[in-house]
Amino acid sequence: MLYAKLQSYVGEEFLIKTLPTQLSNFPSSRGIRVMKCPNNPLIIGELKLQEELYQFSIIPHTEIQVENQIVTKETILNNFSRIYIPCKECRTKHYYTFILPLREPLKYEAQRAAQTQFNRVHDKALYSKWTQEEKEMLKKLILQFGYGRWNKMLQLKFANKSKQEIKAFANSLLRSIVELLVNYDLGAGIVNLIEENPDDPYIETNQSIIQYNIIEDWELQNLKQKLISISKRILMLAKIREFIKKFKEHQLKNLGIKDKSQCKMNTDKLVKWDYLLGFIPSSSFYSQRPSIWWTRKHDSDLIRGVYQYGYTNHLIIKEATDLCFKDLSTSQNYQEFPFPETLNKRVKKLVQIIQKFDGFYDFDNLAQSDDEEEKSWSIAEKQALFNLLCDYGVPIGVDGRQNWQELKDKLILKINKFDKNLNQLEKMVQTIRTRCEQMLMKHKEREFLESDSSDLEIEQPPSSIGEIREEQGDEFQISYQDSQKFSKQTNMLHFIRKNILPQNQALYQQHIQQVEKELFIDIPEYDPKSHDIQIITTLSQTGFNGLQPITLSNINTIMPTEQILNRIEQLCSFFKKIRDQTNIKRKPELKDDQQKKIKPNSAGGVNEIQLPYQVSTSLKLVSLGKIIPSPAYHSEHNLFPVGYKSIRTHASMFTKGKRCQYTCEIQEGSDGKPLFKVTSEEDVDNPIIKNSCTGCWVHIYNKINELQEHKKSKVTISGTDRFGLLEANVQRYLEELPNAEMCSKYKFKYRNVAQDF
DNA sequence: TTCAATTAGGGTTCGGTCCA
DNA sequence: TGGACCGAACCCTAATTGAA
Repeated sequence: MLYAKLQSYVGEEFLIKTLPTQLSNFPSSRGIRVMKCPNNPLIIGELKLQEELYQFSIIPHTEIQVENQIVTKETILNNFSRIYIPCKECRTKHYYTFILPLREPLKYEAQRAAQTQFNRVHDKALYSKWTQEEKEMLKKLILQFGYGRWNKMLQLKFANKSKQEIKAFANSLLRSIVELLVNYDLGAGIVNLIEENPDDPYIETNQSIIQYNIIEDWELQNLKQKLISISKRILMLAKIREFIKKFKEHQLKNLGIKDKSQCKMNTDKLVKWDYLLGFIPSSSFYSQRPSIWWTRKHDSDLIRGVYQYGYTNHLIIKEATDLCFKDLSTSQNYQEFPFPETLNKRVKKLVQIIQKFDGFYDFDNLAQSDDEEEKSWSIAEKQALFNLLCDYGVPIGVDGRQNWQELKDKLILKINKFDKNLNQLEKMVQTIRTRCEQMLMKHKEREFLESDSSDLEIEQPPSSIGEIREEQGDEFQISYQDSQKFSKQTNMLHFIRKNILPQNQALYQQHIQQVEKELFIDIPEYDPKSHDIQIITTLSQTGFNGLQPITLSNINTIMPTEQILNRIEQLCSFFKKIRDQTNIKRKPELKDDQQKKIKPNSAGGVNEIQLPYQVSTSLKLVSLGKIIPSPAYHSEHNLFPVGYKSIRTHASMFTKGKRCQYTCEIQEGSDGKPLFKVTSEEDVDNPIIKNSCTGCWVHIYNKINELQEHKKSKVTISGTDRFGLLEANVQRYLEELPNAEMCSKYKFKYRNVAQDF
């Protein structure tokens, strides 16, 4: 099966699927829908494939022209051929470009060919054995565990089935998905997953079943819109399966076990899962962590959890005894379990990271933690940062995000020459956090082993708990006690700032009566309503080290530091419990109704583009200009037509926070090179004229940067992007301009120019 | 060799759509 | 109505290319 795509010049797309692969099988009755015009119900064309050259010829039912020639049976359509379909009802011309599949569909095609070759026969006997419910269950399991987890499925739901029949039905499901998918790449990916032997039982797909007039099987018709995400998920789970499999094999090989069957023990217990993601550099994990305390250990347990307990089964993963998440709910460090959607996102992100290694996982090679980056920090700097974090935590800004600038400002007060940027700071904070987590984890493991060192031999020198030190060969060391303190205090501050103080202490106000009832304090006239907030706010502002005894408002009682800390700890664990119980959902952001998108004008062909043309919310194309076929007026990637004009809405150079319009123009320069001119609506008398588009915008960005409180040391910007020259639609139009084909350096993206000569 | 220009690609946010 | 998901848009940055 092949997919081809008809695309009009204004971006409408029509997908054609189910192209027959063999001419002899081409049924004369099966037409392919080419387009739909609002006045004319249908215009039908039939397409057939010429051998395997991916060239198509078209047999017209109506008068169809290609490149202004009437189509005959011999006409060969090439990539980007222009098809003209006249419509008697409409006055507008319909132009379509025929875009052939870009990738070689090797394996995909081979699969289909193999099916025909094996001449598979629908196993009616087996087919009737399965109920509709069982098929639905299989679908669910595949979406949770992925294709190929037959043992898991046998164990969970299909004790009375055989692996082979499960596989046969799973194959049928996957094939059905592919039949309905319009996305070629996804379809190919799914087909490549299918494992099938010639003598396996075979169940027909949906489409064929419909022909036999049998009931609709997988109820995919109702899921059409979800098909893309379903197939993406199946592919993702397959990736995880492959990854875990390779890891297990590698681990067992190291243990000298070549064949699983040789070992009667449960091999899972021998695998050291901690090394699962060990080969990936820490820097890959930094962004988008689900929570402040999230570390590599959580990442690898998340992947393992998904494999073991299924995708989206977060509650089970959270409680699972063999994963590290169960510790979160029991420990008193105010750590919240992330929302399901955050975890799903993380899983996807991790698979993306794993995928980059393309199957070459160097499990032996443990990535150094932060390598060069960490070396650039002096020990004194790291120590200062560590102390600051223990004391003050990471501040939270008004927007609810971590405020790294504030942390940096505070750090500068402690270190004279501090030259790191915010990104480096954030990474180092995470490094320190990871190290502390590792230390706590090691400690816990050792405690566990000392109490239960019976059956497994562990080659680790005995040592007393208090003396565990970092073993990374670094002079900056964090002791177990420091790690404990760090973890407790930073988490506490984070919890207070994130959950108790924001939104006018909403969470606190909601439960004030419960606080009064349940939390006792040994101070007469202590009023939780005002005094609790007073001490919590003070701690958040001063940090732990600067905390002094507080004079409680209105009652003039001095509360000693120790008692303050006890009370705050009490409050935090109280609210931690409340939070866990209520599982507060995120509020949706307010929607801005005014921001309505202006869709590109979809009528007419390229020559009839209606200017001005709103390309995106912040860019309007006013004029395309004229191509000058001189090398100075184009590059490999861009065309710079003289007279090109666009209007970009962007931050003002003069007023902070305001946006204004900039007119971008390309003019003919005196020295045979183009001039780039940007005029701000706030200063029309002084346009910025440079000999590169980036030059103009660097000037503007510098001005804007000067207005900011926290200035960047250097601005970087893509001028072609700001001019709109990188926009796909704009490029498409520019490529169609007269003389464009004479720009020798330019590589065309949308138009097949070689054909023009 | 250095610095600026340019490009590709990643991260984040937001709107739209479907569905329970 | 909210959750889940996708994709467009926007912004930023690392890497590459090109010119001085």
